[in-house]
Amino acid sequence: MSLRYALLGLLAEQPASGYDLTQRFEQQLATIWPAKHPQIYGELSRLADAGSIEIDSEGPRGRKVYRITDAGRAEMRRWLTEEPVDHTMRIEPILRSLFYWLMEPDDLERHLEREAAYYREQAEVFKQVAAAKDRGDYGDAPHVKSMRITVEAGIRLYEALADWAEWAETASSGRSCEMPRVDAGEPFASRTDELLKGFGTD
Amino acid sequence: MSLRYALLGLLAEQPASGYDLTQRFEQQLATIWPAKHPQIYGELSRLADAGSIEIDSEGPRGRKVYRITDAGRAEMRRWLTEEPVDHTMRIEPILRSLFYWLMEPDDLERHLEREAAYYREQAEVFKQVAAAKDRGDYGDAPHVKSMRITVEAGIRLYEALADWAEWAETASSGRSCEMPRVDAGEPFASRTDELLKGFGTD
DNA sequence: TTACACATGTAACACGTTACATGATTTT
DNA sequence: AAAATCATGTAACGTGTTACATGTGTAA
Repeated sequence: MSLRYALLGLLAEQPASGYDLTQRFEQQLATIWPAKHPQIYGELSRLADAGSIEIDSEGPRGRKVYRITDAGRAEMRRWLTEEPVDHTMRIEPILRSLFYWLMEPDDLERHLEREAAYYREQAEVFKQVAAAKDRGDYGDAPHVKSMRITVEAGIRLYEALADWAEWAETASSGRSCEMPRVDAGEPFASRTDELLKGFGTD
Repeated sequence: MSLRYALLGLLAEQPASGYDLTQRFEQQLATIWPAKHPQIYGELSRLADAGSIEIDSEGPRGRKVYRITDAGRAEMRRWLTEEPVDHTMRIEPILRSLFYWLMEPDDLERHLEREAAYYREQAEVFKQVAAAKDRGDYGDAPHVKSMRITVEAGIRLYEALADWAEWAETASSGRSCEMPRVDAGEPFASRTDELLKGFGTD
């Protein structure tokens, strides 16, 4: 369902064709919400059928530029304010870490080095974009400010993962176990018990 | 494809039934790799057909406990060392942030407060688990050490998101724009240009 | 004129969720 | 005796990817 609103939101900025939107997903949204052209074209048709968008103009090579309608803008605002946020995350590299114990130490070390490098590079890319925005390269339109916030999430997320991968390298290379202590604070009642149970060796 | 290996990896720890595995996904993997029972049962059948797992024992109420086979263990190691990591991330809350400019300031502030609280709570839960592990509550089996690394990722990820949401609150509440400067460092050649282009106002 | 980028779409498949369906054992 | 939990599965649907298919305009 999110792709639908992603398209609606992008079209709220300015009219665009399926091709334009595909480029934008590839170039700037690939890391937080990937989408390929077949899905985008399909969703655009459905949005047009629903009256949330309409054809703005047609160009050469069958190019169709869509524009958001008032109904579409209303639908987008409804989503933003009324639909509960979906916090689902599927992060394969973290899932993998659950099975590090099955890897040879050498393989694991190489793996973690590559992971750290990848995340660090991604963080750098986001930092570049942030710097460009802070320099004012893109003006100060409202949607540019939102993008700056999105980019900040990218920086922090990838930086956190890079740090984690580096930490994991030292944590798993040690003779047996030199995990840093985590300060515990007040115990949580409900979910923690379940989690603790779940995380046990049984 | 990842679910397949998640199941294989969990069965590498110890034999378990579809029901057991479903519990584990609900209780401890829900935040990093959610999976519901229909998918799990289906995948277990396929793994058994492929000879990666086999029935260890059958219990009351049709309970079927599976055990990993040597072929399954080999397949798991192949995945860990040879299959490229899938870095795809789909994080709806971050996608949403791209459209914050369409929200009323009051709605946005409430939204960000809730987001921050949610992430902070999740981070706390992971910290509790980490503390329990560091206390040695679960022993020091190899797979427990891996889990400790996984939990660390949870802590860092949710903490980063909580900090981000709090930062976004002040960043967007300001009269117009008081984004902190990001230090730029050396520019990246290839991907950054594309990204910068993509992130433009056009 | 040949190659490349533009531009859209369909079909088949893989992955994931929700709803439906069933029945056995244990606890209250 | 009723309710809760254990335990497995199917069917329909929604979402996302890959491969296939087609044709136009522009630049080398």
